[in-house]
Amino acid sequence: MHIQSGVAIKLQFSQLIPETFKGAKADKASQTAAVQQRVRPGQTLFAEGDDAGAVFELAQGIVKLYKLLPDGRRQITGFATTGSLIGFTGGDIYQYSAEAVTDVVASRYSSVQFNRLLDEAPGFARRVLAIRQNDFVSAQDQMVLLGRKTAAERIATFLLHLSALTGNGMRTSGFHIPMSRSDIADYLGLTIETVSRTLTKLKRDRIISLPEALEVRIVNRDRLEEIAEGDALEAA
Amino acid sequence: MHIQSGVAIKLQFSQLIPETFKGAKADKASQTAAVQQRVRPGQTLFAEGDDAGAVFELAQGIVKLYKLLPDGRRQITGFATTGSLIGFTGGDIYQYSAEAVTDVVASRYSSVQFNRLLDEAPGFARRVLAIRQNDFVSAQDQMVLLGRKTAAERIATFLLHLSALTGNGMRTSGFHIPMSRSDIADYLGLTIETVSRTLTKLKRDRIISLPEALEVRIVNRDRLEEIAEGDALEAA
DNA sequence: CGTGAGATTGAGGACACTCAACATAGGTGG
DNA sequence: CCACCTATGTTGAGTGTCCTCAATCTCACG
Repeated sequence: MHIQSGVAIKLQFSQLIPETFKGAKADKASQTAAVQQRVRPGQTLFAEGDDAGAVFELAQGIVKLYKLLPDGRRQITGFATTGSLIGFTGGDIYQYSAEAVTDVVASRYSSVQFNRLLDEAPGFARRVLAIRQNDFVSAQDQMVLLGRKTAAERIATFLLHLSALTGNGMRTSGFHIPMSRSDIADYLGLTIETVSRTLTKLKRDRIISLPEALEVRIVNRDRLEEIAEGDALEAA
Repeated sequence: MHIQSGVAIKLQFSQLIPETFKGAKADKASQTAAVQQRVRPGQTLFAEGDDAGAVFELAQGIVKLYKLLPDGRRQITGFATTGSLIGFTGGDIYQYSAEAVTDVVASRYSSVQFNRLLDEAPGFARRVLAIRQNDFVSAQDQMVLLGRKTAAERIATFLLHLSALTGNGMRTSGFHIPMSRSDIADYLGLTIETVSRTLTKLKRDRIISLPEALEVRIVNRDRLEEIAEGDALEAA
């Protein structure tokens, strides 16, 4: 059901908080240890503009991160998956909103505590930096997609990423799309109609099949990769 | 001439490398200290795919960071200014290309040395993390721009950013645009024609004036800010 | 079996792109 | 010193991709 059953794209680490700190403080006040938290689909972890009181490390599930324009236009800047760190900001206000897409399990750290760890725990900042560096690289790829790719290229790129995420990298088996057309559209800078139409076209061309709306099977992976990289999808 | 004469958007710090390390090693082999390097406009600091041998800290000038698609389409993912850290990658290959826009002065660190500092110098990773966090926030804003803003909104946003960069935040005085229409277009996900036309329209509407191609004066800042945030620019 | 949210499909339109001509400015060489 | 040349930028005409508006379909759920 969840897409992170297999390989995680983000950095893998069994625990973000150093053992030494985790144990030491937990004895004393149990508030230093992270609190495990469950979040239902559609629920908000935090909203842009709120006081940034907590940082979350995703243990399970998918969270969409997005920003809104005053008139309601939305851009999803990324989907956080297992291992992702969300809610960490340089300042004291969240820069974006975070809402669960699937059932989510997350470790919640207070921002104060998190920042203390950054300053004091050896190697901690280094590990968080590695995560952010990865996020930054993903963000750059997404900028290329949003600024320069066609609708078909965006969809193809997205499907391949999803496929990699589910761990079906080499096989052609199908997988579940965990988010709605609306989420896909706002992530790829398109409308839901264009997303739907483009998927239909890929299906007509036998590049993918769609057993149902949220189920995809990549039939011709090579072709899909060509399209993702800029080989035009014929009008037909 | 250069736009970073005033306030830098990025984190301000007089030196990235800790004094202790700087001095200590420099005595021994002078290769630990950063090498100051000058780069002429149009020259490349490094290219996507190259072995990531060095990390640069910009001391002066502007550098464009970009990625290319196989067919030549280009997306400029950001402009690095004074204080920016470029060329730092998690892996061993540059993820994007970097080319000087203006005359540039940069401190060059070997990647090996830089990574050693990250692991060993106290507080160093913490400071680099702060920089990357800032870059990440900027990247998210740019995703909103690329995915959801109209041409006029993109140009307005860009001009305001440039204005802030030159330190003319409150005054309405003019400033120099350091990059070409082509760079602007590839940064904003537009074509040079659309950039040109949109600037002309802002000029006709008395929101800006253009004494010459690379010189702008913001005449009606309030209106420009409205447009940047989504208030439509009328057709005629 | 009715309802409603999400997805698909269709028709028409708009915004930004493409192709092309022209303008401007800086630099070079006769 | 001026004519020429090339870069870069502007403007125009026409087009196309994706958007908007709207109807229909699907499916889960009560």
